[in-house]
Amino acid sequence: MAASADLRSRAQQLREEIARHDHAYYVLDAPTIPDVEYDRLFRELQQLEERHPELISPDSPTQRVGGARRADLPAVRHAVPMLSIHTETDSGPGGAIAFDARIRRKLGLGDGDPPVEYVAELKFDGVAISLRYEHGLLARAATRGDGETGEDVTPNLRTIRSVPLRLATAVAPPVLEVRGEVFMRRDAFEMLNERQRAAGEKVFVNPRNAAAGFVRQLDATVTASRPLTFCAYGLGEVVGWPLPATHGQVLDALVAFGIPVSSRRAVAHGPQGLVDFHASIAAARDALPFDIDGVVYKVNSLELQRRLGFVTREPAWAVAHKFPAQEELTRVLGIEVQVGRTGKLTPVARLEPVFVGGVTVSNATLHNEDFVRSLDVRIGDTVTVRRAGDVIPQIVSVVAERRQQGTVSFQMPAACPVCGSAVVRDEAEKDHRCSGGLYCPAQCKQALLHFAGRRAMDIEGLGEKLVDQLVDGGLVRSPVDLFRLDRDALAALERMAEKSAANVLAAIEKAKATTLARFIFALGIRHVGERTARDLASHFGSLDGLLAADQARLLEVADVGPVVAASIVGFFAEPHNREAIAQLQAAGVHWPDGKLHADVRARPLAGMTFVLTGTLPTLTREQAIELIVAAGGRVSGSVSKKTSVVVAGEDAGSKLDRARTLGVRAIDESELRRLVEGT
DNA sequence: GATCCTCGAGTTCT
DNA sequence: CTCGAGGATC
Repeated sequence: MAASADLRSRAQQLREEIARHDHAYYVLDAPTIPDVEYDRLFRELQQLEERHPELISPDSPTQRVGGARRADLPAVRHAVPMLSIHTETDSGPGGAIAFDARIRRKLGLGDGDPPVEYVAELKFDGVAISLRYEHGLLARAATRGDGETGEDVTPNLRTIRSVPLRLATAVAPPVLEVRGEVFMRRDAFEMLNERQRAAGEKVFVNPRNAAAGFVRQLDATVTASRPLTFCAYGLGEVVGWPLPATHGQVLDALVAFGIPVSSRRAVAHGPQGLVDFHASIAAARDALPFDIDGVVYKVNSLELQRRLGFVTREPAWAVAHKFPAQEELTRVLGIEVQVGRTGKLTPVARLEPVFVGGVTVSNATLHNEDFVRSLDVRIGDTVTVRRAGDVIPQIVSVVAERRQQGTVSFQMPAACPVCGSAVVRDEAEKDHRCSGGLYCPAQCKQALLHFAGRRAMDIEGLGEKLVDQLVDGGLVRSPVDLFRLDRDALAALERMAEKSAANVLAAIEKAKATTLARFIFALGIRHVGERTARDLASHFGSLDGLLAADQARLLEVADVGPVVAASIVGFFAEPHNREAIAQLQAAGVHWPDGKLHADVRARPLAGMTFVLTGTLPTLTREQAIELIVAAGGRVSGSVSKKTSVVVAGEDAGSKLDRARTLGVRAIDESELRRLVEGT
C-alpha cells in the first residue's frame, strides 16, 4: 500500500516537531512538552513508518537511539552500544503478562514448562551513563548520546560521591564498563530550586532535567555542588572478567566492586512475580526519595538473553514497564471564580478531564490573580498538569506554542460572581475579596459549613448538599436559623423523608452541648482558628470575659498580636454579631463553665509542646491531642527547636527524622500515657 | 530589621 | 499539604 500525500506530509511534520523538541531537550535543557506527549509523537511516527517503510528518511529521529550532541563536550565512541529499552504499552498488569508471554513464545516454551526467571529493577528517571574502569580505575564517563557515540563527562561524574574512583577489589579486570543512571533525589531537587528562587535564577521543572543539566555542565565545579546519585543496572564492554551465569549475579558482583546498585531489585518467577513486583513498587513509589518512571524486567539467565537477541536495536530480553504518568497535557475549558468563607475570591481552572497520577483530574486551583498572571493561563490553553508526591493537582506550565489566536489574559471580576457585590483588593496584598459579607450566599453557605464543621459545633449530616438546599430555599440565613428548623420545614426539601429529617434535627439538638473553645471557633472570626479559639477560651474562661475584653486585654493572650486582636474587637463591635451570639444561647447552645476544673486538675505536661507523627496503636490523632491538652500540654504541627517531645507511631515520616537531627526526644504511645499519668 | 516558628485558610478526589 | 502572613524573638 503506497502512502498518500497526506501521510507523507504528516510524517514530515512529526519529524520536524520531534527535532524541535529534541533540540529544546538535549541542547537547551529546557523541554517544551512533557515526556508523555513526546512519546506520543514519537510513537505515531514509528507506527507510520512501520506501516509505510518508504516514508523512512535517514534523518528521521526514529533512526537513532538518543538525541543531539552538544558540540562543546568531547565525543566518546562506545565500545558496546548503549541501547534503549522497549516500553510496554499497557501500564497495568497486562504489560507484565504480555512481556512474559512474548518471551515464552520466542523461547518455544509450552504450558508445561517451568516459569521463566527474571530480575526486576527500578527504572530511574535520570540520565543514562556509562562508566569505564580500566584496571580498577575510573578512566572515562560518558552519556548515552545517540547510543553509538556519547559525550565525555568524566570530570563531572568524578564529583559524584556515589561513583567510586577505584573498584573495591584486589585484582581488577583490565576493562569493566558499568552502565547506570545518574539522578537527583527529590529533597536535593527541592533545596536546589529553593536556592535558585532565592537567587532569582530560573527554577528546574523536575529532578531529571536538573540532573541532565548538571551532568552535561561544562564546569565540573558546578556539578560538584549538586547532590547527584548514581545507580548501576548493567554492563558494557568487559575484558578479562568471567561473566557469571545470571544478570542477578552480575548486579551482586557490581555491589562487591563497590558500585552502587539499588537494593530495590528482586528475582521474580513468571508473570505473577513481575506483576507483584510492579504492584509493590507502585505502592512505594511516592515514598521513594527519588523519581522513577516504572520498573524494568530482564530475563535473568545471560545464556537465554543471548538466545533471545535483539529486535531492531532493542534487546528482546528486557522491557520497561512504566507507571501511569505523573504529568499530562490537557486543555483549560474555563476559569471560574469561587468565593470562600472569608469572601476571598479564588480562580479555579476547569480542565478537560485527564488521567494523571492514578486519578482523573478536572479542576486545579489557580490561587489568586498574581498566580494566574505569572503563568499567564488563558481559557483554551494547553497546560501541563502534575500530581506528584503531593495529592493536589497543579498547573505547572502553559504550552506556549499551542496557544490559539484571540485568547485574552485572565482578569479578576470587579463584581462578586455569586452576589454581585463590589470586589475589593486587600490592603495592597494579593487577595481579592467580595464585600457582600453574609449577604453573599457563597459566604453565608461557607460560614454555615464552618459552623457545623467537625472541629466546630460538629453537626453531623449537615454537609454541602443540605446547606445549599437550606440557603437556596430561604430556610436558613444564619447559624441561629439552624436551631429554629422544624420537621415540616425540612420535610419540604427534596430527598428528605421523615427519617433523615429526624436525624438532622437530632444532630442539631446534640450539637447544642459544646465547649467554649468550639463555640468561639465556630463563629468564624477572621484570624481566629481552632488553636487561637482554644487559647482565648482558656485565657478568659467565659464568653462574657471575652466579650468584655478590649484590645489591651486581648494582647495578653499568647500568640495574639495587634492584627488578631483588632479582628476580634471588630467582630464583637458589630451589633448583629452580638445579637446572633445572644440568640444562639437563647436557642439552647451551652457549654460547661471552663474555669471550674482548669485549676483543679493536675497538669503534668504544662509548658511542654508535642508533635504527633505516624499512626498510634490505639489512640486516634484527635484522642491523643485531647489527652495531651487535658494534661496541660500543647500540640503543634511541625518540629522545631521548641518542640519538647515527638510522639511517633507506625509509618512515622519526616517529622521523626527532623526530631532526630534536632535532638528532640521521641517517644511512643505507651510512654505518652505514662507522661500523662504523671509517672 | 531579620529570622524563625506557627497558625489560618484554601484545596482535590474517592 | 502548602502558601502566606502574623507573632515572637533576637
